[in-house]
Amino acid sequence: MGERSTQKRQLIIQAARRVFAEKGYKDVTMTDIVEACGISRGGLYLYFDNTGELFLEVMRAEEGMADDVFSGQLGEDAAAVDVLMVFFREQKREILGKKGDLSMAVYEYCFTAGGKEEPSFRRRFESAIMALERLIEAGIADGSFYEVDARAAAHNIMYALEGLRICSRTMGLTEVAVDEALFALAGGLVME
Amino acid sequence: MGERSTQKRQLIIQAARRVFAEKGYKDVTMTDIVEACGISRGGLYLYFDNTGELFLEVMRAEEGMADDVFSGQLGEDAAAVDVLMVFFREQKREILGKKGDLSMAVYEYCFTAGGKEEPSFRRRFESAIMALERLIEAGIADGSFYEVDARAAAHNIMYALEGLRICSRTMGLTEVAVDEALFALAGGLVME
Amino acid sequence: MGERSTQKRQLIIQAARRVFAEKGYKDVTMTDIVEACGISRGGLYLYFDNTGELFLEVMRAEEGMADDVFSGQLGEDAAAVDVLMVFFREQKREILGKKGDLSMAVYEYCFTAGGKEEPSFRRRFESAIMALERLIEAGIADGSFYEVDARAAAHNIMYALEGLRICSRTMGLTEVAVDEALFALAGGLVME
Amino acid sequence: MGERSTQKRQLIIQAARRVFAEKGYKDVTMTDIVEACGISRGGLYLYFDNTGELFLEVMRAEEGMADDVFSGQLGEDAAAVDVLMVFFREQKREILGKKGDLSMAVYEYCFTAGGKEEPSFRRRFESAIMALERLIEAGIADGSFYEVDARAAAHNIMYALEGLRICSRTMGLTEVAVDEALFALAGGLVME
DNA sequence: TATGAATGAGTCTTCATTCAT
DNA sequence: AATGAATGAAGACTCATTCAT
Repeated sequence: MGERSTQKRQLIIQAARRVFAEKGYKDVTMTDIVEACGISRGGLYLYFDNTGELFLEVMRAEEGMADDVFSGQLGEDAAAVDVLMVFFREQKREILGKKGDLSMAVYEYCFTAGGKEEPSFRRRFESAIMALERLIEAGIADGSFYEVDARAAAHNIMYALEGLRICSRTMGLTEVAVDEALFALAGGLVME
Repeated sequence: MGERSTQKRQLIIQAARRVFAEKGYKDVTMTDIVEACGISRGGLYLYFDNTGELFLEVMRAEEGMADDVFSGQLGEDAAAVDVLMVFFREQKREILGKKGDLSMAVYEYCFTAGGKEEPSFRRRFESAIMALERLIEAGIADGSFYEVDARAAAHNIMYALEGLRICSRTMGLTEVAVDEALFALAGGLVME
Repeated sequence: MGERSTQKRQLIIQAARRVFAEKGYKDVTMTDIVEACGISRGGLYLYFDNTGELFLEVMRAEEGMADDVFSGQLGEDAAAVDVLMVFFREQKREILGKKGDLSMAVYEYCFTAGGKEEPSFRRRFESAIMALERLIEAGIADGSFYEVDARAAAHNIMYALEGLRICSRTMGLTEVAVDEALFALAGGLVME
Repeated sequence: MGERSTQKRQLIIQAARRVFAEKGYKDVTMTDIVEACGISRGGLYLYFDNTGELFLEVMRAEEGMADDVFSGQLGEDAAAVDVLMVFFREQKREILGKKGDLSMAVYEYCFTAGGKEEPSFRRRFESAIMALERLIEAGIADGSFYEVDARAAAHNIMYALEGLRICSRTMGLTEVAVDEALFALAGGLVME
């Protein structure tokens, strides 16, 4: 009773997630969503007015899940090197993974929505940069990283990762190529 | 006769380029192209069957023009540092520039085409990497660059540039942010 | 039990009246009514099956209220001239008034219902004519009106008023224009 | 070549006229028009964007036909009485005629369009009033009409006719009733 | 009785694509 | 070769109406 509507909302959002992951953003029609969640046309409109709204909701749901990239997976007192490695491993998976990943849709959405929408993507990106920066500082402090400019290094890494992601999507990258790139990034930080 | 048709072909391609630069890829309709080149509907179909074909042709034409990023602008014997600076300046313009640039359209095309994509984008990217690698080697040879792994550095720079491009398009980057990123990239190579 | 349902019925009818007065007839949806009376969708259907039925009910309720145009406002023994003036003043208000008046809705309903229409509109119109006719006869009898054909005069006045009403709605009439028309109508009856 | 498009335009307008005459204004859908003129959906949109535009066009075509109510049918030097009679006969036909008449649609259109559109209906009405006024003056001049206030009389007649028209549409009027009303209107002007 | 979520038919609108000229 | 009118399929959106609770 309110529960049910929330339940169905979630069901729709999950179905939509699948569709966006498969078709990107622009190509997705309300009909696609309708078919994906086995609901009636009017039924869908009861919850969401257009694909943009739905996409935002999908992203919001996403945010709730994979928010803290750096915490959770490792204890507070884990070595900076280890945290970095875990982070890179995760990134590699994302960069190479074709299915079940929304990055293409996100890019398309941003192209389309043209600025007037939620700065949440930017926020996410910036908070990742800051977390990475703190990690690098920690690494420097405990002597395991070179004494680089933490801020610049964090930015460089994030841009390169973004570049890898898009290159992987647009022209395909082999696992080896990604490994090499990540290895080089790590090599710029970690001693030995 | 064959001449005239070639002429018209070129005219269409140029008009299409303008349209793609302005609207990206997916939003472009045959009607847009028709209007942009003042040709008849049926006339356009005589030359191209759909926007995808047209886009590929636009890209092919592009290739012919701006292929050699590193030559042409500077003499063969220019200092590596100078060539690098010119390259970065050009990249900065592209990264920040909204109008008259096809990168969004390229991304969109790749997202959409999914799989059957022309290897031309990849070829372009790889040839740029190789040129950059040779440049770095030259810089190392003449003592103006640090003794880095040229191949890895070239890859890293290209990925970061791609990342900057997409970040600029999707969430907006200030000129300062781009400058800082480029400065950091240059700082990793150039001595002093 | 039966009481409560009657109460709710009235509540719905009143809310519907407001909606019809504001939006006319055709544009009104069941949803509009639902929203206007804060009842549930299904609840409304328990009482009325469609907007047509509701509109008829609204009209029936109306009939009960403003039926006797000529009585009530003035005592039985009021002078014919005075009654006529009061009637005209009221008509003027209605003709010019945009809000809170159902005439547009009535017209629309009649246009739409096409054929199966309730005879209630006609009854109302005819009873008004007859009342007006009696009034004119009274005026003639007491010497304040010219000796016209009362029946014909009553008809003419009612038709002209109807014409004024529709002209006001469809092309807008100034207050002056209405005044002139009413003055001319009165001038055809009242001596002096 | 341009001729043909004009031809088809006319064909559509005529089909639309039939539809509006039958269904009024609001109920008419683009699909109705499409079916009425045996054209494709997209084909119709090539010429008209919505029913409102079409309706205006229908009205414009109408205007071209029955413009001058008072001339054409009678010579310049016809007696005022005769002209009036011809006018009334024509009005009677219109008032009683159900089919093939656009007045209901016009009313509906005006209700809906709410002022922002063409004042052409008003213009038509006012020019009719003026023509009638001149006719009355002519009748007075040649001694066949009573010495009434021509302007007021013309207005009264036009309002009454409009009232008759709407009454006929909304509650049905017998031919006798219309005859009586017109006879009364004429009686107020014509001597004997 | 009463609720409001769910349905699906109907309308609008846009485009890629064809075809007679 | 070239034209542009015509087509129809596809997607968006709204509402009257039903139905399980």
